[in-house]
Amino acid sequence: MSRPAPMSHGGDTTRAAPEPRSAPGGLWHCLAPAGYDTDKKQGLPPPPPDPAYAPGHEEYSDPESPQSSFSARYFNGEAAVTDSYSMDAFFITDGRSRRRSESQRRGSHRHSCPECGKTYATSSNLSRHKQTHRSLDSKMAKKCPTCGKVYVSMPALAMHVLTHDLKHKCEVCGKAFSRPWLLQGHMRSHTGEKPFGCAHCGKAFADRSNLRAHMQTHSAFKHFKCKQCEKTFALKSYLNKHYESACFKGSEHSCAIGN
DNA sequence: CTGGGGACGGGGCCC
DNA sequence: AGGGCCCCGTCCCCA
Repeated sequence: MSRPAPMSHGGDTTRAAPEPRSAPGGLWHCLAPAGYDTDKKQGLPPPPPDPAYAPGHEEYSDPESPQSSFSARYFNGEAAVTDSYSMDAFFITDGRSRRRSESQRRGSHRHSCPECGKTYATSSNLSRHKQTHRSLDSKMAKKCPTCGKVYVSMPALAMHVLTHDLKHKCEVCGKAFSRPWLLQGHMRSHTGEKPFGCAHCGKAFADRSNLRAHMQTHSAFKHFKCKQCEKTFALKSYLNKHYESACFKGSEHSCAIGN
């Protein structure tokens, strides 16, 4: 691959923050091609039609997710244009979201976090989660011995440390990866396997994220709007690209992206 | 310059 | 604690 060294995308990667994991973007029925069980490990069946998981449903709604709230008009500071074309077809919750929703419903007999209200099956999982609420200044914060990045929790640090150990090597091209599923995904580029099919047009993808992005291109509505020129884009990445283009060159770039 | 797709890293959650 | 899985987001390339 000619990819450059990974960069610190998505802002401050040194902060293994207690960022609530949003459960958006599920494209369940679109992303799960026949014969591919996205919940293989958990053994959950595909989600049945359930109004509780319908987009826009309160329980499902995630303020950070463009997909999850269909009444929302603004995404993360970027203006989102009104969509008369329902995104329902594309942004139905996925298995994970569903699990979470179920968990929330079962909250009564689960272990819930006093700080954020998330619930867990075991006290052990809860205590692990609680670590994510620590501050980076906390004495309990851990530092990566390799690169010095600081993490608020052991699990986060453990995960990060793995990124320095590229022990999963591609036998075809020799590229190495820190985690087995990264190698798996990479192997598809050699085998041509594309297990993620678009239910809308049939196009297949090797990577689920790419299918997700592709699904957005089916939407006639462009949810991300440039604050400078009002131009709208279907994907946030297009908008970001736009910000880097002439529209913001040397001007209020940071202002536009920042909020 | 925009749209679209390929590839992949980081980190959270579950078991 | 570790492994597996998944999602989010980003970068790069090309039409």
